[in-house]
Amino acid sequence: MSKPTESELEILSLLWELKEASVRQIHERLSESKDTGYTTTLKIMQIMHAKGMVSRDEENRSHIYKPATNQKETQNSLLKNLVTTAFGGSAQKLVMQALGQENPSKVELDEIRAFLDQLENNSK
Amino acid sequence: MSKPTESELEILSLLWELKEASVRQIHERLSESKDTGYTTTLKIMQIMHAKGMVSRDEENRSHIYKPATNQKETQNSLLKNLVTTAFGGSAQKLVMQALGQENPSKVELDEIRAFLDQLENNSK
DNA sequence: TTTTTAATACGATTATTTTCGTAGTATTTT
DNA sequence: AAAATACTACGAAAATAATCGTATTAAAAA
Repeated sequence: MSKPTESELEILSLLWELKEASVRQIHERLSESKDTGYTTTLKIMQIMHAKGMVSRDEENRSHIYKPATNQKETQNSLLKNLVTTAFGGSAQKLVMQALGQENPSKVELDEIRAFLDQLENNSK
Repeated sequence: MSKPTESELEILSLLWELKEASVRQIHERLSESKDTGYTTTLKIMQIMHAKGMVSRDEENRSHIYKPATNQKETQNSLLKNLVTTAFGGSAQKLVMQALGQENPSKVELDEIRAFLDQLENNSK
């Protein structure tokens, strides 16, 4: 699947969160952070549908859209792209910087530690 | 500073790595992975210069370019953008997925652990 | 010194992405 | 039933990004 554009990604991300939604619902969420017209959102979602990036249920007049691209895969390819274009290929650098930027709670840190342990065991 | 485009980022990233470079040098590195014309690279670098994204030394006929945007800041804003648009705002999710995608060595894992410890101490 | 090579500048074209207006209909409200 | 409202479809314009060709000139090679 081709890389989503910036606008497509915003919508896709909302669909991942909501599982499914009408254009109206997406547009309302989008409007919170962005000043954009309804038909613009509609058009982008139609394009996404044409690309097979989302599926939709046309039963009712108001169509219901669902993500049709695998979330993890898409995220991975975006991450990979960022690692190569902005972090000189080092995922470790990206990880550390992402962590340093935030202010993770003890719980979050422990979760990450547990995850690291798990990674280490699995690779053995 | 405005977000670099995809092409600009590729070039910026090489400049971060090389500290400074001529158009020719950048173009040669770029050509390894991408089929693109010399004047295209030149043009993009000129645009970057016009935007203040890079500086250049015009002493000699072949100009020498340097990054003029802070690497960490730029990386941070790209990360932040990815976290919000593709990871529902959760940096932790991004981190875990970036880790899971790779196959980090024990040394790398330990470095990350040390980094986590350090984060925890600093926040106290 | 003449010729060839290598560099910049820059306009113009092409490709891609985003935005929006309008038409046509179905649905809901009055 | 008529009017107002809420959808979709879709073309086309506007905005942004990427590509490239040509002119000009400096430097290097012959």
